[in-house]
Amino acid sequence: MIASGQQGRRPRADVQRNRAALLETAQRHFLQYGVGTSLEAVAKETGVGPATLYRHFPTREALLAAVLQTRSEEFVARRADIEQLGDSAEALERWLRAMEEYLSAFSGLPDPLMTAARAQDPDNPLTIPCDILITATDEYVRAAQRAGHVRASVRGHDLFLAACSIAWIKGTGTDEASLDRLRALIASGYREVDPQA
Amino acid sequence: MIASGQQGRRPRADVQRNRAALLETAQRHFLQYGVGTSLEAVAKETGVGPATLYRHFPTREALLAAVLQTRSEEFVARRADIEQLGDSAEALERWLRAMEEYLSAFSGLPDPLMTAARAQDPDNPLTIPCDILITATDEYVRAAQRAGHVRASVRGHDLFLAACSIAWIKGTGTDEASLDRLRALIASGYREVDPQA
DNA sequence: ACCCTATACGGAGGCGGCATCCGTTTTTGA
DNA sequence: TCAAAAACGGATGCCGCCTCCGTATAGGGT
Repeated sequence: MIASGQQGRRPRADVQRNRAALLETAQRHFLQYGVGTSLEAVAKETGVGPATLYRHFPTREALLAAVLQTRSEEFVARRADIEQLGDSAEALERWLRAMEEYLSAFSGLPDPLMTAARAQDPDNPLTIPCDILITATDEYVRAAQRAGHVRASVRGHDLFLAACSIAWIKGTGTDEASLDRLRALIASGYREVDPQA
Repeated sequence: MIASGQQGRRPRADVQRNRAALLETAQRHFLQYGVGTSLEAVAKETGVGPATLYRHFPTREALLAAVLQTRSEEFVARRADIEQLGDSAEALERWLRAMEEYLSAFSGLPDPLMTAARAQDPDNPLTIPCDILITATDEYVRAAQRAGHVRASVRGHDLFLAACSIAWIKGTGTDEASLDRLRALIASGYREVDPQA
C-alpha cells in the first residue's frame, strides 16, 4: 500500500525545471517586448512546446503574475532603504517613485494591473500583487498624514492610481521633462498646504 | 485631348459611398468594442471586402483619425458652451471634462493618441487631432493663468496628459468615485493658491 | 535491475485577425 | 455603345492563440 491520504507521488523534476526556465525566458521577453509579447515565442525559445507553457500558466495573466512574484521580492527589499529615513513625506515620495519604476518595467503592464485592481476577481492572478501594492501605499500615506504632510482626504488607492498613470504615460514614450512636470503637479495635489505658522 | 493639367477624371461615386459607409460602421465598432476591434469585421459588416477598407484607410490609425475627424466637429461645437461663462477657471475645468469624455468614447483610444502626441510623426494621421487638443488646452490654461487661477508653471500639454490619464483609467473600468478623487487631486495640483488677501 | 503507471510533454491543427495580390467588375467620358 | 481607368473583393499567406491526443519519461514498488 502506498502512503495513503498523501499526495500519491513526489512531483516530477522536469516540472520544476520547465517552470523555472519558462519564467526566465518570459521575464526577458516581457522586458524586451512588453506584456503583449508572443507566448509561442517564449515557449519556443525556452525549448518547450506551447502546451507545456499553457499547462503551467493557463493565461497570459498567470504567467505575468508569476514573473512579477519573482520581481516583487527584489522590490520589497527596497522598502528598507525607503523607510530608513525619518521623514515620512520623503518616504512616501520615494515609495511612489519605486512603484512607478516597478510598474513601467514591462511596457503595457499598467493595463492588466488596473483591470485586476478594479475587479476584485479572485480568479485573476494579478489581484494579489496589486492589493499588496495598494496596501503598502496606504501605509505610507497614513504615516505621512499623521505627520501632517499629506491632506486628510487622500487615500493610498488614489496615489496608486496616480502611479499607474505615470507608468502608463512613461510606457507610451513621453519625454522625461513632461513626466517630471506631471509628477510635480500631482505632488502639489496631495501635499498638505503649510498651515502658515 | 482631355482637360490637360487637371485631374484627368471625376472621382467615382462608389468611392465616396464606401468611405462613408465604412466610417459609419467603424464608429459603431469603436464605440462598442474599442479601438482594437477587428477591421475584418468592420469590412464584412459594411459589405465590402477587406481590401477596400485598407485601400481607403491604410492603417488602423488612419481609420481612427477619420472617425475622430467626424466626432471632433461635434466636439468643437461644445467650445461655445464652455466659453460663454466669464470665469476662465471654470471654463478650463469644463474643457478638461469635455476632453476627458471625448478621449474615453472608445476604449483604448488614449494609447494611440499619446503615441501620436509624442512622436511629432507627420505620417501618423492622429498627430493633427492631437495637436489641436493640446493647443486648445493651452489656450484655456493661459486664460486662466492671466486671471490668476492657475499656477504659472503649468502648461497646456501637462493638463492634456492628465486628461489622457483620467480617460485611460476610466477605460480600465475604475469606479467613478475613485476617478472623482483623482480629478480633485489633480485640480488642486494646478490651481493657484489663494494669495491670502 | 525491471517494469508499470501516473504524469508531463510537444507537435499538429483549428481558428481568427492582419495585410496584400490580382483577376474581375463598375464607372466614367467620349 | 464602348474602351480604359479606377475600384472592388475573394483568395491567400502569415502569425499568434489555444487545445487535443498520441508519445515519452520520471517515480517507486517489487
